[in-house]
Amino acid sequence: MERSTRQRTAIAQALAAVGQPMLPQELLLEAQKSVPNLSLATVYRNLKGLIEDGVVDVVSLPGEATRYESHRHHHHHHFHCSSCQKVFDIDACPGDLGHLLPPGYVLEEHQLTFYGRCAACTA
Amino acid sequence: MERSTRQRTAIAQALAAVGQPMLPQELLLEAQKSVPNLSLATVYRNLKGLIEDGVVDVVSLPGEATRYESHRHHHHHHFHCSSCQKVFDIDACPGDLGHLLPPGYVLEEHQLTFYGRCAACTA
DNA sequence: GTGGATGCAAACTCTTTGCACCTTG
DNA sequence: CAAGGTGCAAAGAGTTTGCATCCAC
Repeated sequence: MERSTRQRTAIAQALAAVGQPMLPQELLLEAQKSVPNLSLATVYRNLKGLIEDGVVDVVSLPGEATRYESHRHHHHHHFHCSSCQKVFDIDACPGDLGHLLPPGYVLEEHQLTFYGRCAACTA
Repeated sequence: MERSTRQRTAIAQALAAVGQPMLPQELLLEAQKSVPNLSLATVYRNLKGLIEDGVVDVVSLPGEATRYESHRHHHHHHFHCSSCQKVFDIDACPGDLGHLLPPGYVLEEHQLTFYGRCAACTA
């Protein structure tokens, strides 16, 4: 399957260390602390592999560039801070939402995005 | 402010006629029925103006290219059909969601996206 | 008639891919 | 040592912008 390279390790560890959804560019900078001449193309290639292995999840929020985070076991949502622009995990969910749909629609999944100010920016 | 051109009219009418969120490319094809050599750049430029005027709303769903729809007066959400790939408006909302956030977070807005099969594709 | 709008093509951003070289197993 | 991974640069998709021309007011 996938070989264990310094690059792949650095990328997975950077994501795990930060513990928040990250942009490929941010991830590149973070991972370059261990592998200085890491390239952005390699970040993208490894992310793809890590996602297939279930180690990394894609976080795509409306109107935002795609971010990536270490895989979480629980269903969760995201909060986008309008001040610092960072994205935070929210481990809560309103639950069954199927009743909001018109008759005939079949609900398979849902995604909720919150916008506002994070705790750090509010303080 | 904004001049009333054949292009602008065609774009606004195409959007209103379809009554669903549309991709710029889809909108181009639809509006070209009235203005044959309409260009994609003009579609983008007019969308920007129509949005500023409050006539058109941006619909950006996670992992999807940005769509546009005629302005709706009510807060609403969107349903993305996994079969026909179209996007539908959902005029319902679970309501107050602030209690789902950790202490210190201030909620300003939220966006809910439903995924599944629309009524037409389920039938 | 004049300034804003249009069409075309080039520029930009984000992501992917081709290719020669390097590294893991 | 061979297969797969890497870095760099070029190629793609979606969107924006520069510029000469055109048209609404």
